[in-house]
Amino acid sequence: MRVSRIQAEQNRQTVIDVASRLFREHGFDGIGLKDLMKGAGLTQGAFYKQFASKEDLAAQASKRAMESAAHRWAAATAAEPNDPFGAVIAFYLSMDHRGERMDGCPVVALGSDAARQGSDVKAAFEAGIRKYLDLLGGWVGDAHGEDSRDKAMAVLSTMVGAVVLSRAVNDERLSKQFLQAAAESVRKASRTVDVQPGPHQ
Amino acid sequence: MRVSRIQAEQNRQTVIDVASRLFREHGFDGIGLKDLMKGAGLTQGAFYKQFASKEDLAAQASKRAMESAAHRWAAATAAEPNDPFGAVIAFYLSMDHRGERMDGCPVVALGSDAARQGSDVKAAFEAGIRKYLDLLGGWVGDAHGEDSRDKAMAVLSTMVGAVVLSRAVNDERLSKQFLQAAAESVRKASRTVDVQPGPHQ
DNA sequence: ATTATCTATAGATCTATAGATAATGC
DNA sequence: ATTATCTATAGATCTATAGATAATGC
Repeated sequence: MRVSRIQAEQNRQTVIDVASRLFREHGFDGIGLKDLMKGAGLTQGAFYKQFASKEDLAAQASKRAMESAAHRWAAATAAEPNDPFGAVIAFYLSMDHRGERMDGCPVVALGSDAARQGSDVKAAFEAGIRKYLDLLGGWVGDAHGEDSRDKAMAVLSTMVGAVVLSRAVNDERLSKQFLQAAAESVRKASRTVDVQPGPHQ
Repeated sequence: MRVSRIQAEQNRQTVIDVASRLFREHGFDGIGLKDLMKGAGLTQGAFYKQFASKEDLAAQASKRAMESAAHRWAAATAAEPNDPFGAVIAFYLSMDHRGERMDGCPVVALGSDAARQGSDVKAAFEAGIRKYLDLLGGWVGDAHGEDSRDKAMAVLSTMVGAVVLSRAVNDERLSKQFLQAAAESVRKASRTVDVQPGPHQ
């Protein structure tokens, strides 16, 4: 029954990978250790040799999920180096992304739940969110980049909110409108320098 | 043990009120029927005379939570009729709102979870979200109101996303920055008419 | 007579632990 | 000898149901 250290470490990695997806699909409280382990081809009894607790796995799975999301952003930009920002919002604010809850952005899938978790889970989210901001900051800044951080934060908020909202409603037309309106808005933000208040009436 | 019909109906309303808060605090899967009923001063056994299932209560509690949120928006605007939009974002994008998970916006507290629920829960969220959009549409539209719906959707996305993000991280400074950046961004959106692409370099 | 609520319980599931097993690693 | 995984289980909790109780409503 015992396996090699290498195999054991690989099993551990598989559990984290599987959990990063199943947590996104069902929520932290929506799936148990038995099913998480079964997803990795193991039984429940093996869990506590690998992880201190379910919350420990939640933290590591959150980290893995955010890393995987960053990797996806990188892949999108690599495919379209002339317009990295356009490439990211093209998939992030798409109906495809709305549909793939298991593989989509962890902030969208677990953001509401993360707020209730311990500081380890939040630290994983925070690190991933900072990575998002670093990337966005390089794309949406104006020439002298003064407020590019603020813009990046507003743009990320818009992106996350739009997909959350698009998943929370039944009407697919409304979902699509949220994604399109957000895409238009963040595209505008990315190329707009500060404007004076427009005519107010 | 039996109570009057009036009392029974009032008990039912209390359960829905309590559930609308406890679900927001713990998530749909994070609290059981026993504790939900206890919060209303009843025992678990009384539940199924009032509700068909836990999911039934989730749908009704979601509706109640969204109604309560709309009421809060109305209260904020009534207190400041000259700047209703400013009044709403002043509390929505505040650290206070970030902290009050039990009474805050249900889309923020349960948006990720709502995506996994049945269509009754989503219908409750959808109705509340449309109400949000109607209000915002009256505030952020440009003069002829052509794209005010799109703007309202982008603004709501930014608001929801910013509070989700502000709750998902440990660092309170980062939380505050998200809220401030979002506030600045939506204020700008509310008074900006469509601009030509600015000088891009 | 009806029924809202209670206590009690069924049956499933949850997290976590204990001890057995069989292969690894020294 | 060590240990990764297994089966089995403890103890708690979950949703849902059943039957008793006591007050309402006719």
